[in-house]
Amino acid sequence: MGRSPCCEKEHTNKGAWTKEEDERLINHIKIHGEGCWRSLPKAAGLLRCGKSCRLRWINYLRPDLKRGNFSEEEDEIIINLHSLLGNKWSLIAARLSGRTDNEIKNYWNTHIKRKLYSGGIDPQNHQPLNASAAATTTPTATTVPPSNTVATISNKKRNNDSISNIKHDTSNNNFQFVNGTEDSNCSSGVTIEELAFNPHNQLNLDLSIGLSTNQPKVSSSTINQENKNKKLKQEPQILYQLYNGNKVNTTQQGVCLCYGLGFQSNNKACSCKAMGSATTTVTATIATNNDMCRFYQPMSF
DNA sequence: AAATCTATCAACCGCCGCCAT
DNA sequence: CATGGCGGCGGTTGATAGATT
Repeated sequence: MGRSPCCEKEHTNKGAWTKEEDERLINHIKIHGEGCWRSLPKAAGLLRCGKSCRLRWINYLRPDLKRGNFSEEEDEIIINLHSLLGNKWSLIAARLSGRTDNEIKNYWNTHIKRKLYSGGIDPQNHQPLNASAAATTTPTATTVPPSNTVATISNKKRNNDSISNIKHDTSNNNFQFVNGTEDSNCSSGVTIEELAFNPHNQLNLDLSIGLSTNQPKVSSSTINQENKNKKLKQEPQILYQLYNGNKVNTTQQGVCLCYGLGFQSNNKACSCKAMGSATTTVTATIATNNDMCRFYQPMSF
């Protein structure tokens, strides 16, 4: 035998809450605190389902809620956390004080999605729209894992244990990936906190093309897209890897296409080690900083 | 001024894991 | 151990306000 039902649905109100209902709910929680949503409606004199009371309190009546527009910094944090966690609104909300999962979800669907689209980014996978389209159509490319590897892993389970692979160090309030979730080929050892909460992080749409095997650490972020386009346009017959402005001919070797998605953090370099053989068609890996690294076989122009 | 369209967001719905019975 | 309710979550809906025609 299980429990008895939480409420008699035929005797409950639905729709918008009245001021009186709000006051009853607030007063009850002020006196008795949160908890036992099942018995709360009756105790508070409300003709509402316990679930409805909980939702009303959490999303609207809670005194610690932050009202008003989202700041630019909050935008960035949400985008960054979404790139790491996917549609885990409760987890994202837990890292934004005063914001609810519902609020963030709505804000994502109404504002941020559009913002990302207008910036040429697919909000689902945080990849450039062109790149994600090309990845599915390029005949030379084999199956490529999704860019949001962590989110994909997390979405296999729905509850909080979905981020059990993220270790929280309370001494410095940092979050770090633990066993298995950090890709063995591309690793930059960056933490979620570094990614999401560093105010200096900027939306990173950088694209670099070049060698990957045993290469020196390079920063792609110092080369802006305009300059890269310019260089590639001027010298289309040769693929160059760009090391802070210095170029290396890569046409005789494998090519690592690395594009950073999400936020830049301290100019993290691609450390892709996937390039074992130039005969490899495509090896796709992902770093924890959400940079995508893909290896393409040698091309001739 | 009225009709229509669009954007926003509060609230509902249904699912899932946990756990009381 | 099996059952089924609770709490929590993400997806979706629908009411409303504001913008546009």
